[in-house]
Amino acid sequence: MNVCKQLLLNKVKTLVRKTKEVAELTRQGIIDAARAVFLSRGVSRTSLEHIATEAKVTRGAVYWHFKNKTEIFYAMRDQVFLPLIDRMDDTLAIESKEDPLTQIEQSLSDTINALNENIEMRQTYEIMMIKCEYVDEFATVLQQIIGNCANITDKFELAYQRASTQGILAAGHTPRALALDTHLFFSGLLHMWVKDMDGTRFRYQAIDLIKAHINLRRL
Amino acid sequence: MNVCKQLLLNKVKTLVRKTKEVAELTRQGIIDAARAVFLSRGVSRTSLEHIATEAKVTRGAVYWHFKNKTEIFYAMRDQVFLPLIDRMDDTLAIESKEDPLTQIEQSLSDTINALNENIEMRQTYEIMMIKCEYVDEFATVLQQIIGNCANITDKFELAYQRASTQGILAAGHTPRALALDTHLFFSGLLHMWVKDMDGTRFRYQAIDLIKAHINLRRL
DNA sequence: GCTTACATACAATCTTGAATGTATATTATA
DNA sequence: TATAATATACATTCAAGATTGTATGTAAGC
Repeated sequence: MNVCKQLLLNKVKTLVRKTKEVAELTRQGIIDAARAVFLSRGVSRTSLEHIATEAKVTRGAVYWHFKNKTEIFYAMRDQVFLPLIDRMDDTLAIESKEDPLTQIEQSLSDTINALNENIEMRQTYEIMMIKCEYVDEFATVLQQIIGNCANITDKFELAYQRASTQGILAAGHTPRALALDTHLFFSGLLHMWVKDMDGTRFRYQAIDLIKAHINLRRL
Repeated sequence: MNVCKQLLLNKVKTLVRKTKEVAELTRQGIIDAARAVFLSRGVSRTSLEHIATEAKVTRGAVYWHFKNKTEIFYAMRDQVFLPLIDRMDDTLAIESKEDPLTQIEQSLSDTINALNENIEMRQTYEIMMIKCEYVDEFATVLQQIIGNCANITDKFELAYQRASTQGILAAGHTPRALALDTHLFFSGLLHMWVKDMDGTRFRYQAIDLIKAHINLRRL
Protein backbone atom coordinates (compact mmCIF):
# COMPACT_ATOMS: atom_id res chain seq x y z
CA MET A 1 0.00 0.00 0.00
CA ASN A 2 2.66 2.47 1.05
CA VAL A 3 4.87 1.30 -1.73
CA CYS A 4 1.98 1.61 -4.15
CA LYS A 5 1.35 5.19 -3.11
CA GLN A 6 4.99 6.02 -3.38
CA LEU A 7 5.17 4.59 -6.86
CA LEU A 8 2.09 6.52 -7.88
CA LEU A 9 3.47 9.72 -6.47
CA ASN A 10 6.68 9.20 -8.32
CA LYS A 11 4.81 8.46 -11.47
CA VAL A 12 2.70 11.57 -11.09
CA LYS A 13 5.73 13.59 -10.15
CA THR A 14 7.88 12.42 -13.02
CA LEU A 15 5.35 12.28 -15.75
CA VAL A 16 3.74 15.62 -15.09
CA ARG A 17 4.33 17.82 -18.07
CA LYS A 18 6.23 20.92 -17.00
CA THR A 19 5.28 24.46 -17.82
CA LYS A 20 7.83 26.69 -19.53
CA GLU A 21 9.21 28.22 -16.37
CA VAL A 22 9.63 24.86 -14.72
CA ALA A 23 11.37 23.57 -17.82
CA GLU A 24 13.73 26.52 -17.61
CA LEU A 25 14.48 25.53 -14.03
CA THR A 26 15.23 22.03 -15.23
CA ARG A 27 17.60 23.42 -17.84
CA GLN A 28 19.42 25.54 -15.30
CA GLY A 29 19.52 22.59 -12.94
CA ILE A 30 21.24 20.55 -15.61
CA ILE A 31 23.84 23.28 -16.10
CA ASP A 32 24.43 23.48 -12.36
CA ALA A 33 24.67 19.72 -12.12
CA ALA A 34 27.11 19.64 -15.01
CA ARG A 35 29.30 22.21 -13.28
CA ALA A 36 29.37 20.14 -10.12
CA VAL A 37 30.19 16.91 -11.92
CA PHE A 38 32.72 18.50 -14.28
CA LEU A 39 34.47 19.84 -11.22
CA SER A 40 34.80 16.54 -9.45
CA ARG A 41 35.23 14.18 -12.41
CA GLY A 42 36.64 16.39 -15.15
CA VAL A 43 34.80 17.12 -18.37
CA SER A 44 35.95 14.05 -20.28
CA ARG A 45 35.14 11.53 -17.61
CA THR A 46 31.72 13.00 -17.09
CA SER A 47 28.93 11.14 -18.85
CA LEU A 48 25.51 12.55 -19.53
CA GLU A 49 24.20 9.96 -17.13
CA HIS A 50 26.35 11.48 -14.39
CA ILE A 51 24.95 14.91 -15.10
CA ALA A 52 21.40 13.64 -15.30
CA THR A 53 21.67 11.81 -12.00
CA GLU A 54 23.16 14.85 -10.28
CA ALA A 55 20.36 16.99 -11.71
CA LYS A 56 17.81 14.40 -10.60
CA VAL A 57 16.47 13.88 -14.11
CA THR A 58 17.09 11.26 -16.78
CA ARG A 59 19.28 11.48 -19.83
CA GLY A 60 16.12 12.06 -21.79
CA ALA A 61 15.73 15.46 -20.16
CA VAL A 62 19.35 16.32 -20.79
CA TYR A 63 19.08 15.40 -24.46
CA TRP A 64 15.90 17.45 -24.68
CA HIS A 65 17.61 20.62 -23.52
CA PHE A 66 21.06 20.08 -25.00
CA LYS A 67 22.43 18.43 -28.07
CA ASN A 68 25.38 16.92 -26.22
CA LYS A 69 27.95 17.49 -23.50
CA THR A 70 29.73 20.19 -25.45
CA GLU A 71 26.62 22.35 -25.58
CA ILE A 72 26.19 22.05 -21.83
CA PHE A 73 29.78 23.12 -21.44
CA TYR A 74 29.23 26.14 -23.67
CA ALA A 75 26.10 27.15 -21.75
CA MET A 76 27.95 26.87 -18.47
CA ARG A 77 30.85 28.92 -19.75
CA ASP A 78 28.74 31.68 -21.26
CA GLN A 79 26.80 32.21 -18.07
CA VAL A 80 30.02 33.13 -16.32
CA PHE A 81 32.24 34.64 -18.96
CA LEU A 82 30.00 36.92 -20.95
CA PRO A 83 29.05 39.04 -17.92
CA LEU A 84 32.63 39.07 -16.72
CA ILE A 85 34.00 40.38 -19.99
CA ASP A 86 31.43 43.15 -19.99
CA ARG A 87 32.39 44.08 -16.49
CA MET A 88 36.08 44.33 -17.31
CA ASP A 89 35.30 46.42 -20.36
CA ASP A 90 33.28 48.79 -18.23
CA THR A 91 36.00 49.28 -15.68
CA LEU A 92 38.53 50.02 -18.41
CA ALA A 93 36.25 52.44 -20.26
CA ILE A 94 37.75 55.73 -21.33
CA GLU A 95 35.18 57.79 -19.53
CA SER A 96 36.12 57.17 -15.91
CA LYS A 97 36.84 59.37 -12.96
CA GLU A 98 39.76 57.19 -11.90
CA ASP A 99 43.26 57.59 -13.25
CA PRO A 100 44.16 54.97 -15.87
CA LEU A 101 46.50 52.98 -13.67
CA THR A 102 43.85 52.74 -10.99
CA GLN A 103 41.42 51.66 -13.66
CA ILE A 104 43.66 48.77 -14.65
CA GLU A 105 44.21 47.89 -11.03
CA GLN A 106 40.48 47.92 -10.39
CA SER A 107 39.64 45.81 -13.39
CA LEU A 108 42.03 43.15 -12.12
CA SER A 109 40.91 43.40 -8.51
CA ASP A 110 37.29 43.28 -9.59
CA THR A 111 37.82 39.97 -11.28
CA ILE A 112 39.55 38.54 -8.23
CA ASN A 113 36.77 39.80 -5.99
CA ALA A 114 34.20 38.26 -8.30
CA LEU A 115 36.03 34.96 -8.04
CA ASN A 116 36.04 35.26 -4.27
CA GLU A 117 32.36 35.99 -4.02
CA ASN A 118 30.90 33.84 -6.77
CA ILE A 119 31.16 30.11 -6.31
CA GLU A 120 29.85 29.27 -9.76
CA MET A 121 32.40 31.54 -11.36
CA ARG A 122 35.19 30.06 -9.29
CA GLN A 123 34.17 26.55 -10.23
CA THR A 124 33.76 27.39 -13.89
CA TYR A 125 37.23 28.89 -13.97
CA GLU A 126 38.62 25.81 -12.32
CA ILE A 127 36.91 23.55 -14.81
CA MET A 128 38.14 25.53 -17.77
CA MET A 129 41.69 25.73 -16.49
CA ILE A 130 42.42 22.30 -15.11
CA LYS A 131 39.45 20.04 -15.72
CA CYS A 132 39.06 20.29 -19.47
CA GLU A 133 41.04 19.05 -22.45
CA TYR A 134 41.09 21.40 -25.39
CA VAL A 135 40.89 18.99 -28.28
CA ASP A 136 38.42 18.52 -31.12
CA GLU A 137 35.19 20.40 -30.33
CA PHE A 138 36.91 22.18 -27.44
CA ALA A 139 39.85 23.41 -29.46
CA THR A 140 37.84 26.38 -30.68
CA VAL A 141 37.12 27.39 -27.10
CA LEU A 142 40.80 28.07 -26.62
CA GLN A 143 40.90 30.32 -29.66
CA GLN A 144 37.99 32.31 -28.28
CA ILE A 145 39.77 32.72 -24.97
CA ILE A 146 42.92 33.85 -26.74
CA GLY A 147 40.84 36.35 -28.67
CA ASN A 148 39.34 37.78 -25.51
CA CYS A 149 42.76 38.03 -23.95
CA ALA A 150 43.97 40.00 -26.93
CA ASN A 151 41.05 42.39 -26.62
CA ILE A 152 41.71 42.99 -22.95
CA THR A 153 45.39 43.49 -23.61
CA ASP A 154 44.46 46.16 -26.13
CA LYS A 155 42.30 47.84 -23.48
CA PHE A 156 45.23 47.75 -21.09
CA GLU A 157 47.42 49.32 -23.71
CA LEU A 158 44.99 52.18 -24.26
CA ALA A 159 44.83 52.77 -20.53
CA TYR A 160 48.62 52.78 -20.27
CA GLN A 161 48.71 55.23 -23.15
CA ARG A 162 46.38 57.56 -21.28
CA ALA A 163 48.50 57.14 -18.18
CA SER A 164 51.55 58.03 -20.21
CA THR A 165 49.86 61.13 -21.56
CA GLN A 166 48.86 62.14 -18.06
CA GLY A 167 52.47 61.76 -16.97
CA ILE A 168 51.80 59.31 -14.14
CA LEU A 169 53.75 56.49 -15.72
CA ALA A 170 57.34 55.53 -14.98
CA ALA A 171 59.46 56.35 -18.00
CA GLY A 172 61.28 54.05 -20.38
CA HIS A 173 58.55 51.57 -21.21
CA THR A 174 56.09 51.41 -24.07
CA PRO A 175 52.38 51.10 -23.28
CA ARG A 176 52.30 47.96 -25.41
CA ALA A 177 55.05 46.23 -23.44
CA LEU A 178 53.43 47.23 -20.16
CA ALA A 179 50.07 45.96 -21.32
CA LEU A 180 51.51 42.62 -22.35
CA ASP A 181 53.39 42.31 -19.09
CA THR A 182 50.20 43.07 -17.15
CA HIS A 183 48.23 40.60 -19.17
CA LEU A 184 50.77 37.87 -18.59
CA PHE A 185 50.96 38.70 -14.91
CA PHE A 186 47.21 38.51 -14.55
CA SER A 187 46.95 35.40 -16.61
CA GLY A 188 49.46 33.76 -14.32
CA LEU A 189 47.69 35.11 -11.27
CA LEU A 190 44.36 33.66 -12.34
CA HIS A 191 45.93 30.29 -12.95
CA MET A 192 47.67 30.28 -9.61
CA TRP A 193 44.62 31.64 -7.85
CA VAL A 194 42.58 28.75 -9.15
CA LYS A 195 45.21 26.12 -8.42
CA ASP A 196 45.86 27.47 -4.94
CA MET A 197 42.93 25.52 -3.55
CA ASP A 198 43.64 26.06 0.13
CA GLY A 199 44.34 29.75 -0.44
CA THR A 200 47.64 29.79 1.42
CA ARG A 201 49.83 30.80 -1.51
CA PHE A 202 48.07 33.29 -3.72
CA ARG A 203 44.43 33.79 -2.91
CA TYR A 204 45.03 35.59 0.37
CA GLN A 205 47.40 38.11 -1.18
CA ALA A 206 46.08 38.38 -4.73
CA ILE A 207 44.87 41.95 -4.28
CA ASP A 208 48.22 42.99 -2.82
CA LEU A 209 50.06 41.39 -5.71
CA ILE A 210 47.95 43.38 -8.15
CA LYS A 211 48.66 46.58 -6.27
CA ALA A 212 52.38 45.85 -6.25
CA HIS A 213 52.31 45.06 -9.95
CA ILE A 214 50.70 48.39 -10.78
CA ASN A 215 52.87 50.35 -8.35
CA LEU A 216 55.89 49.02 -10.19
CA ARG A 217 54.96 51.27 -13.11
CA ARG A 218 53.71 54.30 -11.22
CA LEU A 219 55.96 57.31 -11.30
CA MET B 1 54.88 -16.77 -52.30
CA ASN B 2 55.67 -13.17 -51.64
CA VAL B 3 52.75 -12.98 -49.29
CA CYS B 4 53.92 -16.14 -47.59
CA LYS B 5 57.37 -14.77 -47.05
CA GLN B 6 55.97 -11.52 -45.77
CA LEU B 7 53.78 -13.35 -43.30
CA LEU B 8 56.69 -15.40 -42.14
CA LEU B 9 58.86 -12.36 -41.74
CA ASN B 10 56.14 -10.68 -39.73
CA LYS B 11 55.76 -13.73 -37.55
CA VAL B 12 59.46 -13.93 -36.98
CA LYS B 13 59.64 -10.22 -36.43
CA THR B 14 56.80 -10.06 -33.95
CA LEU B 15 57.43 -13.21 -32.05
CA VAL B 16 61.11 -12.75 -31.56
CA ARG B 17 61.90 -12.16 -27.94
CA LYS B 18 63.64 -8.82 -27.60
CA THR B 19 66.91 -8.21 -25.88
CA LYS B 20 67.07 -5.66 -23.09
CA GLU B 21 68.19 -2.80 -25.24
CA VAL B 22 65.53 -3.46 -27.82
CA ALA B 23 62.94 -3.65 -25.07
CA GLU B 24 64.09 -0.29 -23.85
CA LEU B 25 63.55 1.05 -27.34
CA THR B 26 60.05 -0.36 -27.27
CA ARG B 27 59.41 1.34 -23.96
CA GLN B 28 60.64 4.66 -25.24
CA GLY B 29 58.60 4.17 -28.39
CA ILE B 30 55.48 3.75 -26.29
CA ILE B 31 56.23 6.98 -24.43
CA ASP B 32 56.78 8.81 -27.71
CA ALA B 33 53.61 7.35 -29.14
CA ALA B 34 51.69 8.35 -26.03
CA ARG B 35 52.92 11.92 -26.36
CA ALA B 36 51.78 12.07 -29.95
CA VAL B 37 48.35 10.64 -29.21
CA PHE B 38 47.86 12.65 -26.02
CA LEU B 39 48.57 15.74 -28.07
CA SER B 40 46.01 15.07 -30.74
CA ARG B 41 43.29 13.34 -28.71
CA GLY B 42 43.83 14.61 -25.17
CA VAL B 43 44.86 12.36 -22.30
CA SER B 44 41.35 11.24 -21.33
CA ARG B 45 40.23 10.30 -24.79
CA THR B 46 43.37 8.34 -25.44
CA SER B 47 43.03 4.59 -24.94
CA LEU B 48 45.91 2.22 -24.52
CA GLU B 49 44.91 0.76 -27.85
CA HIS B 50 45.51 4.15 -29.46
CA ILE B 51 48.94 4.35 -27.93
CA ALA B 52 49.79 0.77 -28.86
CA THR B 53 48.74 1.27 -32.47
CA GLU B 54 50.75 4.47 -32.74
CA ALA B 55 53.76 2.68 -31.25
CA LYS B 56 53.22 -0.23 -33.63
CA VAL B 57 52.86 -2.75 -30.82
CA THR B 58 49.87 -4.34 -29.13
CA ARG B 59 48.29 -3.48 -25.83
CA GLY B 60 50.13 -6.46 -24.41
CA ALA B 61 53.42 -4.67 -24.85
CA VAL B 62 52.07 -1.51 -23.29
CA TYR B 63 50.78 -3.39 -20.27
CA TRP B 64 54.09 -5.11 -19.95
CA HIS B 65 56.03 -1.85 -19.67
CA PHE B 66 53.46 0.25 -17.83
CA LYS B 67 50.79 -0.43 -15.25
CA ASN B 68 48.31 1.90 -16.91
CA LYS B 69 47.90 5.20 -18.75
CA THR B 70 48.80 7.26 -15.71
CA GLU B 71 52.22 5.66 -15.47
CA ILE B 72 52.90 6.43 -19.10
CA PHE B 73 51.92 10.01 -18.43
CA TYR B 74 54.28 10.21 -15.47
CA ALA B 75 57.14 8.75 -17.49
CA MET B 76 56.53 11.24 -20.27
CA ARG B 77 56.42 14.15 -17.85
CA ASP B 78 59.53 13.18 -15.92
CA GLN B 79 61.61 12.90 -19.06
CA VAL B 80 60.97 16.56 -19.76
CA PHE B 81 60.51 18.21 -16.39
CA LEU B 82 63.21 16.75 -14.22
CA PRO B 83 66.03 17.97 -16.50
CA LEU B 84 64.35 21.33 -16.92
CA ILE B 85 64.09 21.99 -13.20
CA ASP B 86 67.76 21.16 -12.75
CA ARG B 87 68.64 23.56 -15.52
CA MET B 88 66.71 26.45 -13.99
CA ASP B 89 68.28 25.77 -10.62
CA ASP B 90 71.74 25.90 -12.18
CA THR B 91 71.12 29.21 -13.87
CA LEU B 92 69.87 30.74 -10.64
CA ALA B 93 72.75 29.39 -8.55
CA ILE B 94 74.40 31.83 -6.18
CA GLU B 95 77.84 31.30 -7.64
CA SER B 96 77.49 32.96 -11.02
CA LYS B 97 79.43 35.54 -12.89
CA GLU B 98 76.25 37.28 -14.08
CA ASP B 99 74.45 39.89 -12.04
CA PRO B 100 71.33 38.53 -10.32
CA LEU B 101 68.84 40.25 -12.60
CA THR B 102 70.58 38.84 -15.64
CA GLN B 103 70.50 35.45 -13.96
CA ILE B 104 66.75 35.64 -13.59
CA GLU B 105 66.38 36.85 -17.15
CA GLN B 106 68.56 34.02 -18.40
CA SER B 107 66.72 31.36 -16.47
CA LEU B 108 63.50 32.50 -18.08
CA SER B 109 64.96 32.89 -21.56
CA ASP B 110 66.64 29.52 -21.27
CA THR B 111 63.32 27.84 -20.70
CA ILE B 112 61.77 29.59 -23.67
CA ASN B 113 64.71 28.64 -25.83
CA ALA B 114 64.41 25.06 -24.70
CA LEU B 115 60.76 25.11 -25.69
CA ASN B 116 61.71 26.50 -29.07
CA GLU B 117 64.34 23.90 -29.74
CA ASN B 118 62.85 20.80 -28.19
CA ILE B 119 59.73 19.41 -29.80
CA GLU B 120 59.10 16.80 -27.13
CA MET B 121 59.29 19.43 -24.44
CA ARG B 122 56.94 21.72 -26.31
CA GLN B 123 54.45 18.93 -26.81
CA THR B 124 54.68 17.77 -23.24
CA TYR B 125 54.01 21.29 -22.00
CA GLU B 126 51.04 21.55 -24.29
CA ILE B 127 49.66 18.25 -23.07
CA MET B 128 50.07 19.21 -19.44
CA MET B 129 48.55 22.63 -19.89
CA ILE B 130 45.59 22.11 -22.16
CA LYS B 131 45.24 18.42 -22.90
CA CYS B 132 44.96 16.97 -19.42
CA GLU B 133 42.31 17.04 -16.72
CA TYR B 134 43.69 17.20 -13.22
CA VAL B 135 41.28 14.96 -11.37
CA ASP B 136 41.70 11.76 -9.37
CA GLU B 137 45.11 10.26 -10.09
CA PHE B 138 46.20 13.44 -11.83
CA ALA B 139 45.24 15.77 -9.00
CA THR B 140 48.54 15.08 -7.26
CA VAL B 141 50.41 16.14 -10.37
CA LEU B 142 49.10 19.65 -9.89
CA GLN B 143 50.32 19.76 -6.32
CA GLN B 144 53.76 18.75 -7.48
CA ILE B 145 53.76 21.50 -10.07
CA ILE B 146 52.67 24.05 -7.46
CA GLY B 147 55.47 22.85 -5.23
CA ASN B 148 58.06 23.33 -7.95
CA CYS B 149 56.71 26.77 -8.68
CA ALA B 150 57.10 27.71 -5.05
CA ASN B 151 60.71 26.55 -5.09
CA ILE B 152 61.51 28.56 -8.16
CA THR B 153 59.82 31.62 -6.71
CA ASP B 154 62.05 31.27 -3.67
CA LYS B 155 65.08 31.16 -5.95
CA PHE B 156 63.87 34.30 -7.67
CA GLU B 157 63.49 35.99 -4.30
CA LEU B 158 67.04 35.15 -3.31
CA ALA B 159 68.31 36.53 -6.60
CA TYR B 160 66.32 39.74 -6.13
CA GLN B 161 67.77 40.01 -2.64
CA ARG B 162 71.25 39.79 -4.06
CA ALA B 163 70.33 42.36 -6.67
CA SER B 164 69.05 44.62 -3.92
CA THR B 165 72.27 44.24 -1.97
CA GLN B 166 74.29 45.04 -5.08
CA GLY B 167 72.20 48.16 -5.56
CA ILE B 168 71.10 47.41 -9.10
CA LEU B 169 67.41 47.15 -8.20
CA ALA B 170 64.81 49.88 -8.54
CA ALA B 171 63.79 50.99 -5.08
CA GLY B 172 60.47 50.65 -3.33
CA HIS B 173 59.76 46.98 -3.86
CA THR B 174 60.44 43.96 -1.71
CA PRO B 175 62.34 41.01 -3.21
CA ARG B 176 59.41 38.80 -2.30
CA ALA B 177 56.88 40.89 -4.18
CA LEU B 178 59.17 41.11 -7.19
CA ALA B 179 59.73 37.36 -7.15
CA LEU B 180 56.02 36.65 -7.03
CA ASP B 181 55.37 39.12 -9.83
CA THR B 182 58.06 37.52 -11.95
CA HIS B 183 56.73 34.06 -11.25
CA LEU B 184 53.21 35.07 -12.23
CA PHE B 185 54.49 36.83 -15.33
CA PHE B 186 56.42 33.78 -16.41
CA SER B 187 53.62 31.42 -15.58
CA GLY B 188 51.35 33.49 -17.78
CA LEU B 189 53.98 33.67 -20.50
CA LEU B 190 54.39 29.91 -20.59
CA HIS B 191 50.67 29.43 -20.86
CA MET B 192 50.33 31.96 -23.62
CA TRP B 193 53.42 30.68 -25.37
CA VAL B 194 51.91 27.22 -25.50
CA LYS B 195 48.46 28.39 -26.54
CA ASP B 196 49.87 30.71 -29.20
CA MET B 197 50.12 27.85 -31.69
CA ASP B 198 50.84 29.91 -34.77
CA GLY B 199 53.38 32.00 -32.91
CA THR B 200 52.00 35.36 -33.99
CA ARG B 201 51.09 36.65 -30.56
CA PHE B 202 53.68 35.63 -28.00
CA ARG B 203 56.20 33.15 -29.27
CA TYR B 204 57.95 35.56 -31.59
CA GLN B 205 58.47 38.17 -28.89
CA ALA B 206 58.75 36.04 -25.76
CA ILE B 207 62.41 36.85 -25.22
CA ASP B 208 61.72 40.57 -25.61
CA LEU B 209 58.88 40.37 -23.12
CA ILE B 210 61.20 38.78 -20.62
CA LYS B 211 63.79 41.47 -21.17
CA ALA B 212 61.16 44.18 -20.72
CA HIS B 213 59.89 42.53 -17.58
CA ILE B 214 63.33 42.50 -16.02
CA ASN B 215 64.22 45.99 -17.21
CA LEU B 216 61.15 47.25 -15.39
CA ARG B 217 62.93 46.57 -12.12
CA ARG B 218 66.45 47.58 -13.11
CA LEU B 219 67.68 50.78 -11.61
C1' DG C 1 -5.09 17.61 -31.56
C1' DC C 2 -0.70 18.89 -31.73
C1' DT C 3 3.36 19.96 -29.28
C1' DT C 4 6.18 20.01 -25.21
C1' DA C 5 8.99 17.99 -21.77
C1' DC C 6 10.48 14.66 -20.40
C1' DA C 7 11.25 8.98 -19.18
C1' DT C 8 12.43 4.44 -20.87
C1' DA C 9 14.40 1.02 -23.82
C1' DC C 10 17.72 -0.54 -27.16
C1' DA C 11 21.62 -1.33 -30.15
C1' DA C 12 26.27 -0.34 -31.28
C1' DT C 13 30.86 0.92 -29.79
C1' DC C 14 34.72 1.52 -26.81
C1' DT C 15 37.59 0.50 -23.26
C1' DT C 16 39.63 -1.98 -19.66
C1' DG C 17 42.00 -5.59 -17.02
C1' DA C 18 43.14 -9.98 -16.80
C1' DA C 19 44.06 -14.45 -18.52
C1' DT C 20 46.53 -17.09 -21.54
C1' DG C 21 49.82 -18.27 -25.18
C1' DT C 22 54.48 -18.28 -27.02
C1' DA C 23 59.03 -17.96 -28.27
C1' DT C 24 63.26 -16.23 -27.15
C1' DA C 25 66.88 -14.30 -23.82
C1' DT C 26 69.23 -15.19 -19.70
C1' DT C 27 71.07 -17.81 -16.15
C1' DA C 28 72.05 -21.67 -13.25
C1' DT C 29 73.95 -26.05 -13.36
C1' DA C 30 76.32 -30.18 -14.53
C1' DT D 1 80.65 -25.59 -22.61
C1' DA D 2 76.24 -27.54 -23.43
C1' DT D 3 71.88 -27.74 -21.75
C1' DA D 4 67.98 -27.37 -18.78
C1' DA D 5 65.18 -24.07 -16.13
C1' DT D 6 63.20 -19.87 -15.82
C1' DA D 7 62.22 -15.14 -16.61
C1' DT D 8 61.29 -11.79 -20.14
C1' DA D 9 58.88 -9.43 -23.76
C1' DC D 10 55.60 -9.34 -25.86
C1' DA D 11 50.72 -10.94 -28.78
C1' DT D 12 46.06 -12.67 -28.52
C1' DT D 13 41.69 -13.52 -26.55
C1' DC D 14 37.80 -12.77 -23.52
C1' DA D 15 34.36 -11.06 -20.41
C1' DA D 16 32.41 -7.18 -18.24
C1' DG D 17 31.07 -2.64 -17.95
C1' DA D 18 30.50 2.25 -19.74
C1' DT D 19 28.83 5.47 -22.85
C1' DT D 20 26.43 7.25 -26.72
C1' DG D 21 22.69 8.42 -29.87
C1' DT D 22 18.42 7.31 -31.10
C1' DA D 23 13.93 5.57 -31.06
C1' DT D 24 9.88 5.18 -28.82
C1' DG D 25 6.44 5.98 -25.11
C1' DT D 26 3.52 9.17 -22.58
C1' DA D 27 0.97 12.50 -20.12
C1' DA D 28 0.04 17.06 -19.60
C1' DG D 29 -0.11 21.92 -21.54
C1' DC D 30 -1.89 25.00 -25.10
